[in-house]
Amino acid sequence: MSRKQQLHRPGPPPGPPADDTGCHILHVDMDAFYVGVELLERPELRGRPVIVGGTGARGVVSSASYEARAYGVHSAMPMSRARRLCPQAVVLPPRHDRYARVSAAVMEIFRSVTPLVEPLALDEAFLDVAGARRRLGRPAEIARMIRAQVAEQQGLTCSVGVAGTKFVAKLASTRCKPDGMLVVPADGVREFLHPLPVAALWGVGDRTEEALRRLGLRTVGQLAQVPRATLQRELGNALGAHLHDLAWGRDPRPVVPRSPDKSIGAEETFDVDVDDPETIRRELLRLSEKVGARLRAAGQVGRTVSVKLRRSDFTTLTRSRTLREATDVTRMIYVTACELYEASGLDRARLRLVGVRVENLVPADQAVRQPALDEPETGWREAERAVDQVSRRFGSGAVRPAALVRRAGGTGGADEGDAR
DNA sequence: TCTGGGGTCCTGCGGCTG
DNA sequence: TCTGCAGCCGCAGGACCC
Repeated sequence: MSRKQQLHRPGPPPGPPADDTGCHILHVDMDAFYVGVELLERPELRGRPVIVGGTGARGVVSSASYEARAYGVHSAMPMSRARRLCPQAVVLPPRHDRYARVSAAVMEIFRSVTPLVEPLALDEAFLDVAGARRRLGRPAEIARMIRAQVAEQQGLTCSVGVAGTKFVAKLASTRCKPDGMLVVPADGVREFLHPLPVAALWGVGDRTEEALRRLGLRTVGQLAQVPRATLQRELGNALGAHLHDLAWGRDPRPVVPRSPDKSIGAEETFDVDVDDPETIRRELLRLSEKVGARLRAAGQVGRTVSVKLRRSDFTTLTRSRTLREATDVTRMIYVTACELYEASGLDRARLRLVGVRVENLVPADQAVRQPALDEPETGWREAERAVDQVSRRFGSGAVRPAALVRRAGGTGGADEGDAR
């Protein structure tokens, strides 16, 4: 459950069906998705508080069953706190491969309705059903059909919001959770939106909510009455205009089936803070490997390498460098990441997290390659592709950098010169 | 209470270039 | 040759989303 879903209130009482004319956008949100998938294999846990999340010293809740939520547990909450609130909860580690498989099957159900499916995450998607009306009926009927098919084929429940815009459809699905459906008619949008707290708006997190509170604005209706220019002055051009539009139910964004990734990254929080540069470099190597392999698997290359360093006091520093040409070579990513780390001045600081990310992605076959005078990549690219092949055949740990193997063996690491 | 990991987008600033 | 300006790009940080 997201922070926004904590804004959930019981939906309106059942009455005559709402008018869904013009409501061609559906937002489908799986209910407690990770927990739901786990319960398929562990039906004996049904009806009990179940939490899926990191079980390490610094884990957080990824998903909580509604029984656990009754104790105040919600996603993104530190696991230590969740266990205190609900000590009887069954805690399961996340299994993302499994969730991805079920998610793909659910998305296929959506695509059998319309090709205009925009996944937002593993457990939710927007559908534009304007073109499916003649074949499948009114939007509300299509929503009912989707819910029935997901339940029948996957054994999972979902909630569906039906509206004329993405934003209102999303709020509607949140409002009718779990296992519900809510239509917001075109002429009922303001009545639906204006009583909601400002935090319900997409783009209002803790900081913006606080800024709005300072302006005396608590509800969407109050925000809607503030001149657009005032919001832009207080919150910035883009956010001010965006929130003003949303408060009046204006959201022209279409449902876009798939937008290409703009970055690929990996990060890791240590169980205990680390101040040993050797350990940090080894982690940068492991993360660079992960990112490089994912880039190559996706057929993407990127020009900008960035590292993220979070100190023990939670302040975060990012450093990035744009390379002469785009790369998917682990070696190149790792060397750049190490240089950024060393130049950051944090090489003796206590760190709780390090991350590596490659940005400005383009398809590898469209990347411009410039033969470099000091060509550093020749040989590495080929070697890494060979490792990828071995990994696909024998598993991801079959071939590893020496530094990481030695780490597993419990002895010291290697410097960047002989790390691989 | 003590804060994961994967991302996107926006803003502000400084350097470069025409 | 110098200055001012606009536009672009790279970089850093922050907020937000699920």
